[in-house]
Amino acid sequence: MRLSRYYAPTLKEDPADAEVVSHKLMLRAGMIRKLTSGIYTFLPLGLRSLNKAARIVREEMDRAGALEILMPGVQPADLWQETGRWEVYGKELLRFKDRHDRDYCLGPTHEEVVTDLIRHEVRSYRQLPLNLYQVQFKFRDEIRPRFGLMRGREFLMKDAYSFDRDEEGANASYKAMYEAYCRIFTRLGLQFRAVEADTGSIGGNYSHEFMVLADTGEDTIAACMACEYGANLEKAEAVSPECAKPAVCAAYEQVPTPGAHTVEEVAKFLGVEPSQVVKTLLFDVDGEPVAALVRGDRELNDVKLKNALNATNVALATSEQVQAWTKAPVGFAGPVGLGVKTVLADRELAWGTDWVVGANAADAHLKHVDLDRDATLTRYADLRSVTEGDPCPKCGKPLSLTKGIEVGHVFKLGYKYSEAMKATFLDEQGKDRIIFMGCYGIGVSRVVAACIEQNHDGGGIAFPPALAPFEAAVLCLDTKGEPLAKAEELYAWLNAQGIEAVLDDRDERPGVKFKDADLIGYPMQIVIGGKGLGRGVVEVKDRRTGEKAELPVEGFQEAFTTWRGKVAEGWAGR
RNA sequence: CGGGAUGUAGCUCAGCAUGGCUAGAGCGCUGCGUUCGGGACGCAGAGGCCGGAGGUUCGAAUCCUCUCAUCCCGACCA
Repeated sequence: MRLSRYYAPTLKEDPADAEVVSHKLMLRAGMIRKLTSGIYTFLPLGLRSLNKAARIVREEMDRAGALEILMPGVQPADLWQETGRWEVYGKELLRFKDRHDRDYCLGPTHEEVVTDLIRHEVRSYRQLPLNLYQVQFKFRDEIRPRFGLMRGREFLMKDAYSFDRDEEGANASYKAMYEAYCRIFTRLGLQFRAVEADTGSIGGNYSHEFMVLADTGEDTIAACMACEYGANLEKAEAVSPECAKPAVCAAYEQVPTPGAHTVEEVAKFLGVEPSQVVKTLLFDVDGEPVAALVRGDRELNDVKLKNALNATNVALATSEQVQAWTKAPVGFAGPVGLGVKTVLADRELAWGTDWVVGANAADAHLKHVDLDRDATLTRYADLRSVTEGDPCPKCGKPLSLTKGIEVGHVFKLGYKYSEAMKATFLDEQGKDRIIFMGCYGIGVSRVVAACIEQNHDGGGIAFPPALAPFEAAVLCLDTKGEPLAKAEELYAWLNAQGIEAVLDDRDERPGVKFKDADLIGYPMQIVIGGKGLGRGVVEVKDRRTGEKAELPVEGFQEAFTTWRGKVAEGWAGR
């Protein structure tokens, strides 16, 4: 591709409404343009990267035995009503009516559609297992789209769905996808980690997320430094060392704590450690009041609470609700004498006593509380988020917390959709059985953004060869005479080798070409100018390292091939 | 949905508290000339309903009200 005839509108300055690096750089490198909040147009360079990601995904999905299909973006409401998600999914589901006043939505995911397809098609166990996938734009009306492609409303996703006769078969399908994902993200040149995850609104009972490690990630993952254990913070099990509970605890007494609302204030006021205080958090869980207890220095994880109660909606109680339930202002809730039916306590609290808790009365707390003796607990459960250094649930060594970008998610769905939608088959005995499903997503457009988060420097993007819009750029510094002829020659040769390259033959000053090449991030730059040619050399630059080398004009092809191998090795060996 | 911020040239921004002649700069764009190995320089140009609507005023980019859009934080820690 000749840049003189290409459309790569680069920007010198950072766009005002971009915050994270990938967003800024994709805008600046002329890869994308915003249409409206969370919705972007892919320009030629951006599309090329996107397609490269999609191609690798397709290759590995095909290799794993999945079959590509393409489902509609618009979906009828009745399918969603069948599975109950029409009510459950909430505002993320963009709904609208057609001219006949029928309800539709823009597909945020395709479990319903694919299950509908399968229930009409699959009759016999002989047709299973089956794995269907598609690469398609999804629409989710995010509460707050942000960070460019990272959390857009419209985004390209690869979603696959497996259908098996039983859980054993599903396990094999799951494993095949898990392995395909590892290959995909490795080939994409991303540094990632597969972690155990919560299943969210997709449902199911077992899942892994594939996280690209990056500080700008929206998710926190807990990873063991010693073993393979890794989990999303929503899932990471908090292990409490089992120690003997101190037997003695004086009878509780109420003490005044005027104006002390927060744990810190209470602890300071009473002269105890925050870890000696019990936080009582009140929630509206599917319309019912629930109290959740964690140690004062801990973070309650609402996803864990939701899962512990097998609930759908968990919302922190409003201050009106708190006052109604505790008969006290906000800040003084406690488990003793609390008129709330469901009271869950974090497991850690079972191993301690002599707590400070809210008194359910204004400006007062209780000292010397033993939860088992003084409060009525529904049960203990794993409610708190793990913190840096907590013991790994697998091996007991310390966990470390890092940020990650979720780029892939594999779920073992089970019968959730197939049962609701009656997707069944006949087994060898002629018995009707429900199909066991799995689903597997990859955020293709997010992968591109995540890649940039991981691979950039002050000059711009440093694309790994697998995702770069072009692998090489021939920068022709002199657009006439011998340099141009040489540049044309090398460019033609690169193309003949199947190396995707651009020829910067624009009538621009050298500085502009250097800056643009760095910004767009072609892994290899080949610089051709009169000075080098005069000395019989062509300069090349490895974008990732910034290292330059001079290759002889005579024997360039061989020298280049060797150098290209080194560049590739550098990427692989990171 | 709550909080914060911002809407002025294609882009990045000044001007606005204290209303006043023809609304500015840099980059980009067009033309000419000089340059030509890390975002050149000079000269000459084009380009604005100051987000939109209403209001106050002799007069509004500037003040008031409403509205729309975009971005950021939050929407669990009592």
